[in-house]
Amino acid sequence: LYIHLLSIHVFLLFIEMKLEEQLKIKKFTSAFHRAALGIIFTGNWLTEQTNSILKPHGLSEQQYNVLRILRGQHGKPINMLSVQERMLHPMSNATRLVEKLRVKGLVKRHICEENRRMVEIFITEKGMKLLTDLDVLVKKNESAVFKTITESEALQIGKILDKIRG
Amino acid sequence: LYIHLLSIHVFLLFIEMKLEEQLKIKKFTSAFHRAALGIIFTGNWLTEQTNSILKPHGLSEQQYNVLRILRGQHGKPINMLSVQERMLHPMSNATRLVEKLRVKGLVKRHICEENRRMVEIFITEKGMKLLTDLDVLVKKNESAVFKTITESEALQIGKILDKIRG
DNA sequence: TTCAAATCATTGTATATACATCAATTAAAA
DNA sequence: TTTTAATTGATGTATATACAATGATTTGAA
Repeated sequence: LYIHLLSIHVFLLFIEMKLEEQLKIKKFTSAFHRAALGIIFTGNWLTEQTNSILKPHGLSEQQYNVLRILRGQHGKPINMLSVQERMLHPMSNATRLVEKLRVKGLVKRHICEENRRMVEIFITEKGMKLLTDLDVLVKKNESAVFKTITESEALQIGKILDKIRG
Repeated sequence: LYIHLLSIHVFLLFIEMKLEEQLKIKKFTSAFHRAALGIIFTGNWLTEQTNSILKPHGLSEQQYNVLRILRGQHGKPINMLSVQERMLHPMSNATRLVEKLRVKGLVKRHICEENRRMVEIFITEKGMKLLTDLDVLVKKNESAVFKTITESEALQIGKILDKIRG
């Protein structure tokens, strides 16, 4: 889908809008622009919040992502390539991220004997414990968020975003 | 708004969902989760596209952002702090970004005489030309995007995202 | 079997980012 | 006035990211 250039466009219209607001000028030309800028801006906003919340726990968002991926394996091994495919930024370096988690004792890894090119990665008890602790914080804040929009609105957004991504 | 931890949560539920799909297990517990993950994922997806499209033109997304901010000034000067406030990643370094644009001849800067602490930044003709060229690409792709969702759907998303951000 | 290609992970490098600190200038207070 | 604080940018540094290149292993074809 050729949404990319438009996304830049609308986002930057939004940047410019901050000025426009000051000047009391309305420049938005379409509902679509508003929607696209909202998606990008809200997504970035959520991500920025993410980092500051994980930091006290010594995790980057990406490291947290990887831990969740590993937990989602329910004990089954997963290799670097599969981790990378499921990461937020697919171009990131799974090897180095996993190594950082290993140094913290949150994951363990060993070479797969059936195919020695692959590395099997697991979450440790310590990693599970950390995720469990974070889950508590998540649940705690979840209720606050649910108040901002209705279930019906959430459903609408989910469906429409699926359509956008095609 | 305390949406942040939830946002991580739902995004990672989404990551785990890839596995779940394979296992044919449905684990999503609420429409809100789906919506939040959709926002984050779609936003990241749009941003990733952005970078690859601007690269052939020698611009990063942030550099493009700054150029658009400058164009939005319509000739009025703007200083580093104001640029920084309007940037996508407010923690980024406006000084270094502007310097890169200056080296490319896309912007010019000089010390403000009324307040010598400030630097006044302007877009050059060359910068305007580049943005104009990019606008062509934007318009070209805009029509393709408009086909994926209806105006009504775009309106819905915009409104709901505003509610989420509060 | 042997060699070429494909797969999977690691390493190297340039740039980007987050964040802290420093320097210069201006504003405010003593 | 002199000193202190606040504002604005620039710089330093550690980490993160994008992306290319390399190394090791396996697969497949000649």
